[in-house]
Amino acid sequence: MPTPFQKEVYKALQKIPKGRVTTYGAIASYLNTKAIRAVGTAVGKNPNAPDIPCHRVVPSTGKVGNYSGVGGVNMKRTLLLEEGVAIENGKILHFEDTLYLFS
DNA sequence: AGCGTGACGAACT
DNA sequence: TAGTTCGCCACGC
Repeated sequence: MPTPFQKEVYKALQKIPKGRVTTYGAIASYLNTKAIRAVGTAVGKNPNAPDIPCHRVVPSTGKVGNYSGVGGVNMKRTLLLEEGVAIENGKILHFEDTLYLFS
């Protein structure tokens, strides 16, 4: 049973186009909140939903971040690579170019 | 109502 | 440059 907050987060995640990624900060800004922790918590709590491309969310540091799904960050990396996101040694290449901001 | 936890971020040492 | 600390808000106990 997702909370309203998580619902907003998930909705935002589904807006991310294929081959692009977004940051927790961008989501927080989109939701008009400063609690990046809350966003990360919300996303991390329901990684089981296949309808949510949670693997397209990365920290602002340009690294892959974390992943609670099966396979962990390794799977996350693979998924992003399959979508056309270049990753090297756990960090995203051309991060600013790959980054997607909500309109 | 209070405390601890968390897929983060920025500042500090 | 790397490691540590504090802060942010939502959620469960």
